[in-house]
Amino acid sequence: MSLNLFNTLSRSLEPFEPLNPTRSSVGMYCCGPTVYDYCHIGNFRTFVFSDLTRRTLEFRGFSVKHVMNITDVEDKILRRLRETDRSLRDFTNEYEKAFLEDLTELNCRMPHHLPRATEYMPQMIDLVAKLLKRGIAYQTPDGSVWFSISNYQGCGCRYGQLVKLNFDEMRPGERVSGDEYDKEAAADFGLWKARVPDDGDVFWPSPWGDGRPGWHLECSAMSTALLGPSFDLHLGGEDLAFPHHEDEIAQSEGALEYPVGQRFVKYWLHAAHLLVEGKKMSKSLGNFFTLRDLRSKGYSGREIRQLLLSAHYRETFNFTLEGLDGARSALSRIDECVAKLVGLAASQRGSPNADVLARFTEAMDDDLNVSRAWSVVFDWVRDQNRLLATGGVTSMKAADAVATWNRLDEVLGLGRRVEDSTPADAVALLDARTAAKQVRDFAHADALRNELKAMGWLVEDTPAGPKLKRA
RNA sequence: GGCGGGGUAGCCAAGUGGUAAGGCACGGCUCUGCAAAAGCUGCAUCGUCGGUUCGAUUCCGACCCUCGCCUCCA
Repeated sequence: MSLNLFNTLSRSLEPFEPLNPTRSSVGMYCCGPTVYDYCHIGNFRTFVFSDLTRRTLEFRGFSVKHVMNITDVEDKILRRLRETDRSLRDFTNEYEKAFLEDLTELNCRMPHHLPRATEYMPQMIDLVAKLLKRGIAYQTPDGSVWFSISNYQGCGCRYGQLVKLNFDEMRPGERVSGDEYDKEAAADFGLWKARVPDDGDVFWPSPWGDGRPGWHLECSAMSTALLGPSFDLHLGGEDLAFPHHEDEIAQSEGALEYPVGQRFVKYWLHAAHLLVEGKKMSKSLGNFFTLRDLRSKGYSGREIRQLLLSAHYRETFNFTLEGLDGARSALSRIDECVAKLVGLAASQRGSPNADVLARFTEAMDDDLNVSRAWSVVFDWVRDQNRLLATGGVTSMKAADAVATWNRLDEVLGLGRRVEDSTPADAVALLDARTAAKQVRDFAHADALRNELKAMGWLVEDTPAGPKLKRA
């Protein structure tokens, strides 16, 4: 059994066979954020999906080189920048830093490279030069450079690999402003945007005059710079398939002149969008959540991660606060179980249960079928709880179970619940309650328990004695 | 208008040509001084209508509803 992934290029499930058959290095590129604001929960669905893909590959024994770009020059950034007196770098740094903090909060493994668009100008300019040289790009009088789709097709290349396109049937959206520039065809896209007064001091010199790169260009330049002209996986949200990824293919395959049979990217993976309360997220509907918004409501990164991982990545995900509460309960069930096992295992080291791992692996092999994987996890939790309830767990068995969980968690990335240290006054109240219980003064014991509850601590009487738990 | 996803219990969500995983919520029971945690247990015929079949939620057709993309967008 091998890992099967749904490749947007073929619109079908394909066994994952890396370009480098030794498995020693799998190249994976994921489109990262445009750093002009805090990322929202929808963005993080895609990033958590990328993390899940990477973790699954690593779990399967592949060595992954993970690259995620940081778009730090782009229309939206410039628009925001104009409202401030800050420098581009100063402005984008703030949101880049916040983004990385959020990724960490969600327990995502940090990409090995986080290239910034502004640091790859020479590579982008080189790519444009190659396209101009091949006649696939053209310059307009204002100094902008455009990608010519018809010339690209004239070179025997195919435009429309990820999405079936029928330009005759396409209804140009209102966003195609005809007056924007004087490009030759509506579908042509910008490679280099000539400097305009609104750009302020955000511009770079180029053989075609001062300007800045078009949005798609950075991903072609940075991915091939860091992963080579061809690499294994390219991921992103489904909305990026067209035009962003399609244009990346066009730029790369147009400029790099691959030998027959070689391509820019072997597997394209796209995550479906997330809705909030059944509707597309929007600020006007008030259903727009950043990770920070949810954190301030008291939810932890791992609870949010648990929720984002509850559905298959190709299905539209409906995010609700009710669902988040459900994820919290589900995670707590796992946490309780793992904490008990860890306590019993003490410092013993065990080995994972092969059968559980096999069923879990089989589920993940099925195009990252997390829902199926969860059923394996929760069946395992129930089995462990059953054994725990009957006192049938020796420290050795507990150690094996902990090893099993640790292995599964390499993919899930939930980690362990952090046990807060209990303040001395809470411990004192707990001791007083225990004393009251011993003399069967339950009224007093319950009063003390309520007092603790008001302080945010729950009392749990266990066979090993009373314990305090964060409410 | 073109293209592409979905419709499975109160909610989330797998899945299969032979009467439907798992989680949350809810009810009952056990344990407990009472709780909590945990265990046991209860809770669905799979959008509608046809067709194929011994048998369909799963295949085919039609229809209804819903979401997304069509050059800002994870």
